[in-house]
Amino acid sequence: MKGTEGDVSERRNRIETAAIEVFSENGYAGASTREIARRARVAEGTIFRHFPTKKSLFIGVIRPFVERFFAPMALRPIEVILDQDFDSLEALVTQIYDDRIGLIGQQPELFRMLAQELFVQDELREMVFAIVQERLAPRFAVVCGKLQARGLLLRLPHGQVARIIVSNVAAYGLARHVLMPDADWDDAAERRTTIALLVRGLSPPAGEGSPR
Amino acid sequence: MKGTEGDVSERRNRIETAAIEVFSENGYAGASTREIARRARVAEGTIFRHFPTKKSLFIGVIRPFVERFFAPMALRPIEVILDQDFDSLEALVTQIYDDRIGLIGQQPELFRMLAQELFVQDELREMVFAIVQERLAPRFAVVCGKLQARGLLLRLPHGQVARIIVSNVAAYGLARHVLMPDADWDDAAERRTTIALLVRGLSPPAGEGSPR
Amino acid sequence: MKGTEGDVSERRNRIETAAIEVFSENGYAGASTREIARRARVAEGTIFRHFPTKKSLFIGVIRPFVERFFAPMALRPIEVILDQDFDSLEALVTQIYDDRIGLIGQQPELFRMLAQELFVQDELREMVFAIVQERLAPRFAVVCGKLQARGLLLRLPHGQVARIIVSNVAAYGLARHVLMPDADWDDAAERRTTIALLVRGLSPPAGEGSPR
Amino acid sequence: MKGTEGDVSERRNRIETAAIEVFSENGYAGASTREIARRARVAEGTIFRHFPTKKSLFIGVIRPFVERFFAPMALRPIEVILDQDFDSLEALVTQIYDDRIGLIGQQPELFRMLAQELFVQDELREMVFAIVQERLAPRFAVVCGKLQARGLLLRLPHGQVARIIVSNVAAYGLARHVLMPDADWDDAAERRTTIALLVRGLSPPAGEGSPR
DNA sequence: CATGAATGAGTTTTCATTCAT
DNA sequence: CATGAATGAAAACTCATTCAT
Repeated sequence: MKGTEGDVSERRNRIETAAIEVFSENGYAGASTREIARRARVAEGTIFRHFPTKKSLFIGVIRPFVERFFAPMALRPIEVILDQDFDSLEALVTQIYDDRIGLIGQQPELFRMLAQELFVQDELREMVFAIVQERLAPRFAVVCGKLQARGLLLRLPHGQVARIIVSNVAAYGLARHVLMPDADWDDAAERRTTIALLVRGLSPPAGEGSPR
Repeated sequence: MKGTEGDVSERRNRIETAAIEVFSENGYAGASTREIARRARVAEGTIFRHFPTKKSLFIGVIRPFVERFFAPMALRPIEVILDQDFDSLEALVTQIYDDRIGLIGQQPELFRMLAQELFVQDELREMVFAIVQERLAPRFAVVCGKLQARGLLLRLPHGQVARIIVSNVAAYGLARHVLMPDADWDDAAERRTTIALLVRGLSPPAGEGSPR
Repeated sequence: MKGTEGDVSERRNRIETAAIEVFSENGYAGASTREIARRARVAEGTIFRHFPTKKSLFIGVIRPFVERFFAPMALRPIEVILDQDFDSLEALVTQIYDDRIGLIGQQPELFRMLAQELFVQDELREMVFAIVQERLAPRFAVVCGKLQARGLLLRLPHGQVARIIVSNVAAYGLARHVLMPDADWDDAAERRTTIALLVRGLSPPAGEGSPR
Repeated sequence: MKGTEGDVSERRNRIETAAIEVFSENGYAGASTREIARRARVAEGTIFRHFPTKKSLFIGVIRPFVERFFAPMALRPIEVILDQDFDSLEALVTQIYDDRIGLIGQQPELFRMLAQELFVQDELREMVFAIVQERLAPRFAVVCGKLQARGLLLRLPHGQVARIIVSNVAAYGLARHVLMPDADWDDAAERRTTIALLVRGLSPPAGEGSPR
């Protein structure tokens, strides 16, 4: 029993791993199921036993990544982030930075797939929007509100704050792991710089929105 | 018969315009030359009179955009930017912001194409790198150097400064013109926020690198 | 474990019933063993335990129908028909009509399968020919001969008589149960008309072939 | 110009001819576009340039046959049949018989295709029904009415009369050209028999509905 | 040069059949 | 015997590219 189940999962895993590779290298439309089958060392038909269509295979591998990236709801990390009391903007930004960059570093191919297809596939875009709005936005709003109330964050719309943080983190992730993975990177320095930029850029100017 | 040349250019233009549309909507691999021919109202074969392969058509339409975006060499705007004496970081950032966002707003389809394919096509990526390194980096280094010498810019590697500015501008361009073009946008407010973020984030803390 | 045999027959029956449905709806080539397995609520492999190939399954379900339709040899009904002394053409035609139409009405799907595939499958056609020639023709010839000797039936080749009767009955069966099963049908009137047509059409004109 | 057009039609014709052969031999679902291409001596892609789908190829070849068979509207033959004054049932039946059997004899493969697929393809069945109801039924009703008024035809519903005639003619066509084309056939004798059967079977019994 | 029919390799997907459990 | 995952050949269809006109 164990053996059988193990085998089943194993083939499925091989297909998913191969799919991530091939999609990441060639984009969705440029990837062929034949190549995926070859790399997974299974027959082409086997793919379609596990995933009824090529698109469902794509969604099947990218969805968990998107959920971890944008809404680690039930999973501890972000919940902890958002529920814990942040006593500084820096703590918030640092948490977000480390979590996202960690995820990207673990699975750069999936991040690459996401970046590529987000502009082409309406389905994927809607998936991301839905997850962000339902699961991320509300909790993020709470944290922003608290910081703003304490004068630690500019009074910008929360969506804009989120976009600014995400885009700076994502831009580094893209450059670091997708566009120029072979360059010499001083990760610690980059981290310091980006966090500092965001903290200084998003803090209210001294003497402006300060409480008291 | 005499007017043939005019017709030639016109046909070529129609093909290029149609190609931008179709590539932008479907990505390079997802676009078909047949569809491009249909929209350009030319025969399928005609495309291959003007561009020997599908890829050369893609490069043919995107290269001018990339050059304008990353290295407006012979074109005035950026040359002016870089050669003129900037007496403040804000002036620099503002110039870059307005030029890039202006370009993206004029041709969002080309920007979209660029964003999509940059991760998939090695050829395109190398083209961008080459242009950046040969034509943009040296001139940008000069400007950065001047500002740093005057204590108006953090002493970061110039590449990092460029990346930070570009990624913030590009992130807004993507959100504004590609991902959510139909949302309500307060362009002026976004501009102010982004420029302020970059200026504050990239200025040396008061009393640190200040001259004198 | 004891009741295994019962289960075996039951599984086999479910497979046959499902096969009849699916073959009838889609034709032989258009039917898939997967769909048959689904409707029979058995695993795909189970079908091939009972029938080595898809074709053998087809033959397995249609053969009994063909035998009942064209040569109810050991079965009483037609034997009775042919061996009993018919004292009129009408009695013969009525018997044939009622038996065939009854059979078709009971299992219209099998009749439909037969009608569809008779033109495509050489194997099936040969099966029907063999059954007709070996088991039906000789007995039918006896009955025809008797009626002709008594001047109650035109002196046509027996094959032609058979064909005429069968085709009129089959044509009604097709229209009634296959082509337009949902139309309003006056079965009794149709029966009267068809039988009358055949009787009048196949009887010798008065005063022609009459004996004496 | 002539040459080009000729070539175009020629390839299309070769495809249609090959399609009729292959569909007729294997049925719609059992026919492969690859085999059709092989027999037409064209590339497989060429088929899809002329007919966007396999089904449209099927419809493309069978529709003209169905129209000629069931509704030779604008074409003379049946119009003449129906509009001319038939002074006897025999004249009507003979005309129908000779026209239909002539058509079947000319293109037995198309007749075979029609017979096979009529039971499987809803689309085809609806096409036939539409043609019969719109173009055949009204004209046939006129002729039947005239004959009935003169006491030359049983007072049956016109649909039933049509079905009886058509099924007897079609049954002969199937046996003669589809099921047993290689048997010894005495076409003249068959013709006489079938027409006589229909005439005697459909005429009112002497002294019944006679107009005096 | 423009055309568009033709090509054939390539695509995703289906299917009857096999076989380890 | 039953199961259902695996197979790979074959299906319908697409596509960039060529070439005769």
